[in-house]
Amino acid sequence: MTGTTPAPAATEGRRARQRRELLAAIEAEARRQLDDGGAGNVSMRAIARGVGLGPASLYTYFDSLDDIFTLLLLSSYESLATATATAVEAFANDPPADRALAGILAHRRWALAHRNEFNLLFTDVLPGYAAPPGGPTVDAQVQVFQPIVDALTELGPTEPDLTVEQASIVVWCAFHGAVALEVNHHLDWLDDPAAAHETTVRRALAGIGAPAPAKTLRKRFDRWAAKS
Amino acid sequence: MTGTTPAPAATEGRRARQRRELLAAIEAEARRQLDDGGAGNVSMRAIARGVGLGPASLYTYFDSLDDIFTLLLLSSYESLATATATAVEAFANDPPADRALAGILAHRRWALAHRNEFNLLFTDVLPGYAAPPGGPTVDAQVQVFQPIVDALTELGPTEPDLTVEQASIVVWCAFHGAVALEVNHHLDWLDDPAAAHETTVRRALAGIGAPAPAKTLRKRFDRWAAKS
DNA sequence: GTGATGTCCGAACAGTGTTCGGGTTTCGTG
DNA sequence: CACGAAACCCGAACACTGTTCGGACATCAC
Repeated sequence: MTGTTPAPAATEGRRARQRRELLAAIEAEARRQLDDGGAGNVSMRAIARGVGLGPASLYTYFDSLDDIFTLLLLSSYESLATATATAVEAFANDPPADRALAGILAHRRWALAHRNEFNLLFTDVLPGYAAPPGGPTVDAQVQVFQPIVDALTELGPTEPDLTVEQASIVVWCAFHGAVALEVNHHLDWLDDPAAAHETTVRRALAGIGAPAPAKTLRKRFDRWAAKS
Repeated sequence: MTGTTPAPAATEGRRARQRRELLAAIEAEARRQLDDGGAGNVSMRAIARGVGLGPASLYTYFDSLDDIFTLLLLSSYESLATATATAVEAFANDPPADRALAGILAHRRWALAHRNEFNLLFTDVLPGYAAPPGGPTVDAQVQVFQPIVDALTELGPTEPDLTVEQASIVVWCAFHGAVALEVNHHLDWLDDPAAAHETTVRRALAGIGAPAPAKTLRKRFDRWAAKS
């Protein structure tokens, strides 16, 4: 689940294996610090302590703390992307709108299980961080919602004056807003945040003229998610 | 526009005036650092330098950096609240749905003009920050959207199986998501982000069964906002 | 074997939040 | 007015941060 770890080569020297294992350990340690404490809690020296190195040694593997954040960014993107893609695939035999809802439910599930990663992905939490110019973080953003957009695309234009792109953005804004608010504890006063999320998404789908997904879909999704 | 500065008392000693002015200068300096560089850029020592004090002297006025963030939080809440309230009032003679849209447009306008404040308000960007327990930040959150919620309340239940609270949350999630994405540069690839925002909000209003606001409302809002 | 490369470390510089002790200025009150 | 209390300000210090530098050691390709 490290995401960017290359497959171990057939013939691997001692040095190469150590390097691969150490890179994985660094990423794991960085993610651990991100999970409890947020992006501001990730520190070069603490990572070095965590993996049993001196502070200077980390610069053998990463040029700066920003590089570590780039790694976390990429692997978080990939983690989220596989989460939604897996869910959409699991409901491959259901109508497009149902598949889209399944992906959106998976999106919420992932976000609540990875609150700090979610904020790292979608809001600028780092003071001077700039994504590497030709870097892969840009592509990653596009691909994260591809399964959901695909499902909406399959619906085709639902209303005359609404392109598929527009419809996708409307739905994206709705479920992103719902999840962003919940992740950051702005919906703690609700009795049933999951129901609020579902209502928001269903109304957004209704707002773009999409057919209503099956009423039992959330229950089916929860059962599917429980055993996976 | 400092927000929490008490009105100057009728009879004010020299000490009191200096304290008041210095508090305002501290807040202004802190906000300046927040505006360029985000929350991670706000630092005790830099503020002290900015107002011409030693680092230790700041602790005469604030117990910690968290206290300064609490001040920024409160005054940002108030700034946003007055922005939306003023807009809703400016369209007091229009139908409820139009007033709600006006407030939502003002919300976007404020967010784009205060990107880092927006993120400070709505996402957890501080490592260990916890709002003061009985503190006023909780009340502030509720009051920020009061004008918009009031307008939606005036509409009454638009659909049988949808309470006003549910409808408010649906709309809130939609426009919060749209603005949050745009503020954090996730919609930079769009030709017309403002149009996407309006589309998202209008579709959300349609999704809860609200009457469509006037098509000219955004143009009217822009004109009103330009001269205020 | 030998030279190049990769790895690791200790020390250092500049920056951060915060605390402490002491000196100075202002204020309320006797 | 005088005096004590309170407020204010500061320099130094501690522990932490990212990052760089110089040197020591191990591994690898040839």
